[in-house]
Amino acid sequence: MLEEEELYELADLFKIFGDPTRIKILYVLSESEMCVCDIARELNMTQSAISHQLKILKQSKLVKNRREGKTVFYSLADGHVKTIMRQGLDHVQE
Amino acid sequence: MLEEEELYELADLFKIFGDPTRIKILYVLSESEMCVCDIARELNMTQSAISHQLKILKQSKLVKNRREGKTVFYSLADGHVKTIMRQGLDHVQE
DNA sequence: AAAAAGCTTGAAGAATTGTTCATTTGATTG
DNA sequence: CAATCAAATGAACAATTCTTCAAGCTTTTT
Repeated sequence: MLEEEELYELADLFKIFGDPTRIKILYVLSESEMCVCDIARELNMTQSAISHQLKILKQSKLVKNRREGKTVFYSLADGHVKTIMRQGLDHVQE
Repeated sequence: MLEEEELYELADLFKIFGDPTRIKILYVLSESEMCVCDIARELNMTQSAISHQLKILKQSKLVKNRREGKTVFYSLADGHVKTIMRQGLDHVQE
């Protein structure tokens, strides 16, 4: 039996995946590590908008980052992220 | 390579899972078929609130229903729903 | 050390969302 | 056929959320 608190955490997790910008970010990061400005270019959005979303993704431990000089590179935090997306796609694509 | 449209659908799907009330509904339905008033009682919410959310869940094809006299019974639409929740829980619980 | 490049942050406004309340529909029962 | 029970619906309001804009950090370059 599941604790109610866990269901709240579960909803919070899915909420993160439930935004087009964030899903697109996670998708491009699933193909390769990228810096903020490249993600922004790829998604055709402002650096600021991307940065805001990356912050949310990082707080949720879905992405991690490393700094190299002026640029900051982001990548997926672990394999779970890809798995969750794949599972969702199975439902969408059928 | 993924189409952009699919990513929007994916975000839309996860958005449905990203609400506490809806996740709780899906969870109780994963244990057994239930009528609206029982779900409302179980979650301690109004029948109306539950009904609104059930409508959304049905539009997204995550639940299905059948009528029996005055009462309407809801259940999960297919196995995918459970699988997606399970996958999310794996990430939350670690 | 000033300028520039890459990124982050906070505030603000528009848009979306979830619940409540009141009403309505549908099905049964007296 | 009126009353009742279960559920669905619409409007309205509060709350949350996402993007933009402007300003602020860091690090590098000149």
